[in-house]
Amino acid sequence: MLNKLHITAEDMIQQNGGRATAGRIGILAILLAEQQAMTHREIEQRLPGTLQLDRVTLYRALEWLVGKNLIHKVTSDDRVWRYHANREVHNTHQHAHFKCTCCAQVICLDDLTIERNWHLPTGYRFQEIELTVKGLCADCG
Amino acid sequence: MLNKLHITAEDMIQQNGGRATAGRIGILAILLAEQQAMTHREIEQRLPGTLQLDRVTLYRALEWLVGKNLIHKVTSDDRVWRYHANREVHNTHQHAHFKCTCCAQVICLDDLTIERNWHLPTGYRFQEIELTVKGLCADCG
DNA sequence: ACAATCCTTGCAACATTGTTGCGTTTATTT
DNA sequence: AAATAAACGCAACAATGTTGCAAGGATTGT
Repeated sequence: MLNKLHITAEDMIQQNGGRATAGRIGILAILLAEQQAMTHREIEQRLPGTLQLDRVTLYRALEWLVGKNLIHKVTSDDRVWRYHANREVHNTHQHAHFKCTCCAQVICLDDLTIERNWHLPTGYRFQEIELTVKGLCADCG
Repeated sequence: MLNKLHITAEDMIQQNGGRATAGRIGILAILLAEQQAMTHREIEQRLPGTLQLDRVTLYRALEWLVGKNLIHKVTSDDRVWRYHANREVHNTHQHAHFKCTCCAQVICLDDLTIERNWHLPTGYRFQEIELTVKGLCADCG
């Protein structure tokens, strides 16, 4: 299965006109295999022994994947970026996340839409929305 | 006006059974005088020359004020906490913020309520919601 | 008023997360 | 296979926040 994801990852990267390096493929395959949004550290720990990347390289590869819209970054209150693969083309401007206040896991809530029955102060312009629901996940609750 | 706020701040602190030190009063008065949520650095810069506090003392005083529910912390995507005075008793669990993507100012959107017509995955428990609307403020737009 | 106590402060050091500069290596193109 | 441009690894740096500890100041009890 991971092998299949490697091929998928490689395809995704090449379709975006980027170099399909072992690092990028490995990182994207890890993110594709994981439901949760992963931190830099979690990704690093899951890298196989045959693919040990430098911290900086990992940061740069993630940044590159974000730029190519293959993954997206999730803000959190613990000052740590989390990354999640963009499986289908989804509306990135209407995207909510759930964070467990106990174990800190983050998942995407794709079906949560936000109604815009409110308005900003005069002169303010809307760009995007960032919504995090906090609570306890199934394991911690 | 700042003098009046100092008295208000002192009252608020004493009502919570805490020591009304010059630092705490000054910090709370600054936050009461400001509409925007302020970073640690912004607060530090606004401290008068007669009240220069150590970085750590400022962090600890802010932490204390948060614990006493006199101010609240706002998460942001730039990994910096912002602090905002709790003027009235407002529902802290339904509290949205606006952040300007240009100048990084953060304000509270008190009138924005979030409808709960959605549900979490099975076994997940809701605790609170964190909503940040991003866009351009009146000055930058 | 004085001493005991407890909270607060300041300093130094540390921790975490992420970024930048630069020379070297690697993937892709020709 | 050689040339070229991109990606990598290392070291150093930057920003934000935290911890330990000794010194200072306020509060309480006598």
